[in-house]
Amino acid sequence: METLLPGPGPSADIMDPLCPSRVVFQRIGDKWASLVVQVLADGPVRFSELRKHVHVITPKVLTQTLRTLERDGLITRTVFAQVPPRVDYQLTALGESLLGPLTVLRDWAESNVPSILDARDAYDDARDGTLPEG
Amino acid sequence: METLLPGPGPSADIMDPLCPSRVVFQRIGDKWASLVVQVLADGPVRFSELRKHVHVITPKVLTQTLRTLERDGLITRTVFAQVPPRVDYQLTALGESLLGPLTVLRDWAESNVPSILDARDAYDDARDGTLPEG
DNA sequence: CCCCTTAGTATCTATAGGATACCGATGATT
DNA sequence: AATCATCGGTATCCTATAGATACTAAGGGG
Repeated sequence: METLLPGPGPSADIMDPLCPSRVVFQRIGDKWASLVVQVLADGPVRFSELRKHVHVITPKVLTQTLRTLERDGLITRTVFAQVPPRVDYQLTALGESLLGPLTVLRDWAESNVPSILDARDAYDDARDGTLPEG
Repeated sequence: METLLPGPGPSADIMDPLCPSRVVFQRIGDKWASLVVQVLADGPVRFSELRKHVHVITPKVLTQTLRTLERDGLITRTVFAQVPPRVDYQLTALGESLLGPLTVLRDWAESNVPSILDARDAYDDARDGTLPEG
């Protein structure tokens, strides 16, 4: 039932609600965090630019997301002593290491959109009365 | 600023809130959906078993999650005419195709737990007054 | 003096998630 | 025969999170 790996993190178990790996896993799955990370893939981006690229996120939620990513060591926050203010957000090495896994997931999502939309149509049709069978 | 891939899904853009790929991507990132899919990796599982394996999910939320996965064509729901009732949930081919990407992410999460916990400690220390610098 | 910019906060509301209780059907138990 | 246990959910209530919107601070320029 369980696969014990000899390498790194053999005791980590996503299914255990007390295991930090679950928290980490769900952080990645956060509605906005993974999008923010991907926007930062090409280098530092400032707050206002993030708002434009990750539409349509509200400033409050973007701030929350960035704080959490910073706290988890995935991004850094650099404040420039300017007016108007400038704050750059940038991936750390840890954050960059997440890009690969995220890309795999993103590719899956984008290439399977048609299948999923078809399934939805079929599902909705089946409960709209115009069901082809039954 | 944007990378257009020649392969599958060149028009899908996760950053576009109107693009279905974003919805799909965020569905994967759902707090429970990805855990459920991984529990179903080894074959059909019934409702009560899912509740045990994906702890600690409430029945209402598990039902919602399963309905959504079913609607999106990732799992099937099989009702057996028994008492007490038995309902099996099982991955479709589409659902199985998601296991690979999810495993990549899970491995990343489980192997990077220490780094993230360290970052959190450092972050929290820095705002507890006992900051080592400044 | 007022307006422009940026990077957020403050406040309020809407929606989703979570805790708990309950239901329907039936076989086993008492 | 009445009761209990099982299973797959619903119904109800409450809270936590997300979202919408307005506002602030700190200057520079007109």
